[in-house]
Amino acid sequence: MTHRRLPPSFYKRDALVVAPALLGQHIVHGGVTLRITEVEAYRWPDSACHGRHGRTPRNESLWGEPGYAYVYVCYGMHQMLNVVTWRAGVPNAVLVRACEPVTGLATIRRRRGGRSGPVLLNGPGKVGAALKIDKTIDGACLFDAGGIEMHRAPRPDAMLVGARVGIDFAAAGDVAAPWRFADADSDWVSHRRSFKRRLP
DNA sequence: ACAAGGATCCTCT
DNA sequence: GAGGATCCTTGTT
Repeated sequence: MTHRRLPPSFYKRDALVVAPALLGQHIVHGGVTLRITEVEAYRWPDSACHGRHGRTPRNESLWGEPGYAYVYVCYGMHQMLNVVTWRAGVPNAVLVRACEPVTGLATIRRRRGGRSGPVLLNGPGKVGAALKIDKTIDGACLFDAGGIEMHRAPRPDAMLVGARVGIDFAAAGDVAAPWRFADADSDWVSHRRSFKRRLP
């Protein structure tokens, strides 16, 4: 069903446009399917973006073509999945922060220590663990069949908007930027009370 | 070689 | 809400 996958054109937009558009879409990988419930945009200029110090082997895929994965290992143990957007040469990406399970719940629970409920998937490291993401996925194509796939699904009716999490090192204006988006009607969201606005 | 710093998670109050 | 765990990447001797 090729029409179910998000096409390359979906990713060729600013991360601030792609981020809210990713809410509700499905990630298919590692024998499970997850519905995206929370994301953050990282773009340029942005003192919180991993591209802020330039191009390095670690963040190379962040500078590449849109529609590919950028996987970052955080605190040496958490595998964080990003979707590269906009265009090559500009560090633009969307971090997947939280999801709901769609299929493979037993597998997800096993990879997450047998836990239950939103704690399974309400954090970027948790999403990476549930999907069995690692650095071998870094640079993987998201719009071709056979690897990690992104499938089109209905968007949420309402959205929460707020500041991004865990970027205290960044400039004040970037720390406050409302570049975090979540499904307003999902319980599978992290740091829910720190959101500021609800749209529409 | 070595030191330092994380886009976090978990386990407590 | 706060603090420790934990280990890979990077930049510097």
